[in-house]
Amino acid sequence: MADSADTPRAAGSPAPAAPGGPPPRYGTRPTMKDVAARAGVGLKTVSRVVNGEPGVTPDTERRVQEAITALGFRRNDSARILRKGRTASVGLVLEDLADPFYAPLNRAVEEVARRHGALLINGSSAEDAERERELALAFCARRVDGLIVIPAGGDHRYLEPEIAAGVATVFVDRPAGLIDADAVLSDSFGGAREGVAHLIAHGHRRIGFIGDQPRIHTAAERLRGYRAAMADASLPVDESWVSLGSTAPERVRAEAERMLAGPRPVTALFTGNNRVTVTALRVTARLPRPVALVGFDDLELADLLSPGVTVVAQDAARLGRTAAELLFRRLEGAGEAPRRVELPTRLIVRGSGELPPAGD
Amino acid sequence: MADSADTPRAAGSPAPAAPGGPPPRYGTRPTMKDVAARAGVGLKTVSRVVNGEPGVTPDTERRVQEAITALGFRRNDSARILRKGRTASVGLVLEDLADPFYAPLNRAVEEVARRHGALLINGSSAEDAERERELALAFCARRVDGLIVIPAGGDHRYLEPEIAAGVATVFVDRPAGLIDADAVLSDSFGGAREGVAHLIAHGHRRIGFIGDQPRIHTAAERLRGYRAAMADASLPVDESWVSLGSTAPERVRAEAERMLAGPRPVTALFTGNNRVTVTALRVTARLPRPVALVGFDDLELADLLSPGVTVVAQDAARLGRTAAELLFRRLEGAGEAPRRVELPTRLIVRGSGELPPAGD
DNA sequence: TAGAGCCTGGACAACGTTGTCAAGCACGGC
DNA sequence: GCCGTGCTTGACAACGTTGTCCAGGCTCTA
Repeated sequence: MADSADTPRAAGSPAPAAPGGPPPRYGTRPTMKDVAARAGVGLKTVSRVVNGEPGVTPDTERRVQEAITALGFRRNDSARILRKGRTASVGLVLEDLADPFYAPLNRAVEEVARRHGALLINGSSAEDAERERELALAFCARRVDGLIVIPAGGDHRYLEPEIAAGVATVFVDRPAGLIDADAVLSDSFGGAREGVAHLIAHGHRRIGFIGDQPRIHTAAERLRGYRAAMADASLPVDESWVSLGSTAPERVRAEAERMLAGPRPVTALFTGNNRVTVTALRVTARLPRPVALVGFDDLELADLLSPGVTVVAQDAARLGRTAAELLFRRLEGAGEAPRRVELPTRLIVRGSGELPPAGD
Repeated sequence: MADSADTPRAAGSPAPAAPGGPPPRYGTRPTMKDVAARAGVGLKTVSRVVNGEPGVTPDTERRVQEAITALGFRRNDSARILRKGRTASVGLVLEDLADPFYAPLNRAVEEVARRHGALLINGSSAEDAERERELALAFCARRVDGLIVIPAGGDHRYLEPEIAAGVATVFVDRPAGLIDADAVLSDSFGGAREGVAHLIAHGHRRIGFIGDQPRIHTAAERLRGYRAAMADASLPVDESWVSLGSTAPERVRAEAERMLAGPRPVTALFTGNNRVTVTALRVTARLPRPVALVGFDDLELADLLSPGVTVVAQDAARLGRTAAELLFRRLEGAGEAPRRVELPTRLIVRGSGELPPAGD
């Protein structure tokens, strides 16, 4: 009846007054009901076709498919999610989407999610605990199946109800604060210790350490690695050689210049992450003679500088991949106790770490 | 009432019968109904509290809040979205989340979305048209309010029903194929022309061009810019100096080596994007004498190489910001015809582009 | 003191989908 | 000729939220 198949697209029936009073609907799109009406079949049959369920005759299926294309129908996944419970999506809270260190991690997580048929929602905390919280909880409200978090804050008890409710949660790069949860980390302590030991092996005694804010776990661990390496070699540490704080270029620049000046300057620098390393390199490049430097995190083009930059590299993609795989294993029901996975770092020798002490 | 608020967390509280009687539901999350029962109020009142709507006495509000915390309730946004029609989320399809060029773009989009209270869903097309399509349509099924796409494919007619249904759509970095839609681009043609002219001004006559696949709009435009600059100076172009194709290091390396060898090698290279530039730099770094080079896209550390790398820089963050702002303007109802915004590029002179021709 | 108005709270019907269940039908075996 | 069997199909009730609308109870005024 009146199924004249010439309605060009007209998704929503214009009938304005339903008894319950429809709320103002913005993009009215065709629904399965519209498709069913047009194809002259039942609602459930459309659902079956859309989901590739068996039990539909080729002829019926064709009619439905035609109606779908004609109307430009696309299944509303919000409704589907509501009905099914699972969303096939994971949330990733990281520190800065634009940071070259986190970008490959992001990509690796996406890749694993894709293999599992899940979409990725993400956001940057900008190293702000409150924003991390907002993001993570917003993702939970969207009912992500799982959550991967690079912690900015130090207290993750706010996630307890979510985890209890079944949101698989894995922390990456830094451990969770005040709750027991899965975590995938790099060996910051061991990596820094190895990097600093490398400088010591090349004759350095006065080594500066510039790192991120001390409340950040990796920064603290790397400093601990620095101290361990110095202690291993029985070298004293003058506290003026150690500087933790913001990685803003101005601060790093000032600290590097301070350490490299004066009557007894440091002869080498160990820099605590990629952002610090870049700024430190800009400082040392201006000096009359090169300064030995080892940085945590690899840098693109590090091999092309002269000397090449010796770094302690983490495998960011592997961090992400490992975390995501752990997450999906949890989702598939692995109910063991929370695990902490620690991935090794790798010292990449390129020249800057092998320079001898300058005027010593 | 036995509202003792001492239930530690217990999402599905095992206590079967509180006076209002929270239904003992296992494996599920508490809903507004549960909260209402526990607080001894109606469903809509809970909704009002959760959404900060007026018309609730402080006392009632407190009771509801207590129930919310006690049960660990979190609003189910899928249901909310289903009811309200708007999802407060935008989808971003880019080429590679891990590419240092796209990461800031991603971040900029996120930032604008955040300012508008929207979440960001994203994915990498890996330069594969089919995957771009899958992602974009999956986002549409999630009923994103808007879509930002860095096209991989050349035919976007598949998005027509979505756009007609009200999904605001903006293309970035490259224009849409076969449909009329908003696009935010960099001036690839002008940028390349300027970069190549710069080399010509420094005495080069034989200049190689290595770029991305010719089907990619930016690659084609940059090649066009190269040819225009050569034509402007009345210089002939030997087709062996031009190479478009995959940006895989092996190919780029081979092409660069080929162009720089032989009896009449090119004396300078213009590289079509950041990935090509990096590989080309690795090749030229091994040569006995430096080769003049200008690259499209800026690189981190480009200033620290010697010589510094002269580049034609695009402002990726600005691309993202502009696109996202345009998107939200559309969402707020700006119904003008699709626009094409073109952002200028900037030549950053650092040394590599000013080297004179070698053995000419 | 009664009537009018305001404020709070709750019942109910959507939103678009999927799971359950039963009806309708053709076919084949006894 | 009858009934069971297998298949396709559709009616209906959820899922958890929000918009509408109405019922009380309260205050304020005449």
